[in-house]
Amino acid sequence: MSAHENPDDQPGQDQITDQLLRRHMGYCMKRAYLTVETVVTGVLNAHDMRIPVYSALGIIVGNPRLSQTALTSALNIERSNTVVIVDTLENRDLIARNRVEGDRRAYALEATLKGQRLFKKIADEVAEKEGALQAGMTSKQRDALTSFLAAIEQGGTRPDAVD
Amino acid sequence: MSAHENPDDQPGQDQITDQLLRRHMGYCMKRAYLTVETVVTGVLNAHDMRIPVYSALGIIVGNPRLSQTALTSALNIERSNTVVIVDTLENRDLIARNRVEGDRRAYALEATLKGQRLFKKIADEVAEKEGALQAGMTSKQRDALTSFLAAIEQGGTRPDAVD
DNA sequence: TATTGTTATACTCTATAACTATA
DNA sequence: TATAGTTATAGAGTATAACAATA
Repeated sequence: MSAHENPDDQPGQDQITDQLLRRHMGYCMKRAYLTVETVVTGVLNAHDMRIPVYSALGIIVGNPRLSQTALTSALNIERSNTVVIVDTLENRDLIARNRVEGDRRAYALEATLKGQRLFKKIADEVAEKEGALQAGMTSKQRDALTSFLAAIEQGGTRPDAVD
Repeated sequence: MSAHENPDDQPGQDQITDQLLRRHMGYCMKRAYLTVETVVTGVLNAHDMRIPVYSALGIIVGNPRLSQTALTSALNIERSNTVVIVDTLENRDLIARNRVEGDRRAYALEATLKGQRLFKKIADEVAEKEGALQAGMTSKQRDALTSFLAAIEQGGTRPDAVD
């Protein structure tokens, strides 16, 4: 074991800085998201659920009888991946692939009662954990953050002014 | 081709809503990040560069002579992945693996002049594109967003109040 | 001919385990 | 024995291409 002569307790290397990258919104956002993701994944793991599957369930619960193609575009993924996700949900009896009358190609996806209940339960747990991450923010600041994120997602539209 | 009887121009399915998921900060943040990532990736592709490699370059430029282990912890990834990323940078002569006197196990990573210049060039381009995504926000709102993201990354500390 | 769903496959990012050479 | 770096491998998430059934 070697030098430790710096005043602060950093082993080996003096303070590392990422100030050059902090200039980038994407970098800051990814780091923040990583913290949120860790918390959310912890909740989902307890229900043997992963983020894409949970998201799909949420879309289906909120949009009864939508097709896999519609789900695909809502999730911004590819049809082929949607198939696997819907398989997962169907195998757990959280949703049903109902047939559409008038178009035998398509499914009308519908959450089962079990699926609706599980989604609500998880959503409440996630909301609680995410709330803790925002504990230092005021209600107005939380609304502002939501507004900023929505504006950026849309590619730079003016955010709804909150204050 | 079938029904199109709804007033709005949505094919097949009426308006799809993700309001149940919009409640989650993580969902909103991931969607916003996806927009930013697309823009950033577009810039990086033009330089045959990907996000993790670019991030590593930024850390090395800002922290001359740091070790791969230090880089690993700065990027929050694993040592094994750092090796491949550093290989990529070294093969393009953007950084050098210098030897450390006194510890023949470790490297002192250092950006070459070429690496420093490329990083600065890309950083400016990224900043410009990201700026466009924030075009609808005031300067104070941008600062507030940065502050909120930093607070969340840290797990819910109070953000530096900006207004 | 176009669309819905499907399968197989590949690529990126990240994580784990076992190894080497030094300390 | 612990640490720095390395290799091989595996997993999750996402993307592309080709296909069958139906429109």
